[in-house]
Amino acid sequence: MLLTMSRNPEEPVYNRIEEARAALGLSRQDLADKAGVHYQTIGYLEREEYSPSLVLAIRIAKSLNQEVSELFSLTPFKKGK
Amino acid sequence: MLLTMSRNPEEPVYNRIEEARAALGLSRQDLADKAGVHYQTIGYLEREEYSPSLVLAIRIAKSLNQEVSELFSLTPFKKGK
DNA sequence: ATGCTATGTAGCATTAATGCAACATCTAGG
DNA sequence: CCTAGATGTTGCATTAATGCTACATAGCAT
Repeated sequence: MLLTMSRNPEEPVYNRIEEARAALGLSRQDLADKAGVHYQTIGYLEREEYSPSLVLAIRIAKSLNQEVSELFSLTPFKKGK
Repeated sequence: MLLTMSRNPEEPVYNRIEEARAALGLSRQDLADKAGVHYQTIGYLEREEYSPSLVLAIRIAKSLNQEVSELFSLTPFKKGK
């Protein structure tokens, strides 16, 4: 079906995907491949245009060798970890 | 819009919501209230008919005083914690 | 300049997650 | 027995998450 769309949900989730990814020297495409998603999806998440499903969050955390709770939070992260 | 529907996704996530909830003596309605969702949603999750969003997973974990990783997993849990 | 890679933006299609209502069942109490 | 509470089931509406395509831009090579 067609239909309206999304982008910018009501419930944001803060994350440090970009920092963690950069720390490993991975491109979005690289991370997307490891996590098994489209590279645009990583972009949307980094820009916090929407929040991931739990499965995706777990896969991304695993791909970045981090705990889900270290990577995602309902409250903003402080600067520099 | 109307449209087909869901129930039974391709990517299951195992969880111990029911055990943790029972351990605290909460009904589904109680937990749903704490997490701010419909009580049926808790039922679907416990029966693993679908997997939660990350925000919901975090809220439920918090409501049950557990870590997300203690409550949800991509691989099945062993018996008795 | 040309080209390549990484990234941002904008649609649109599809499917999953969630809300909600109605009803069935089962069990514990009285 | 009757009732209430908790849970399971079905159906449908709405919205978010994801895939994908196409295009724009910026930086860094050569």
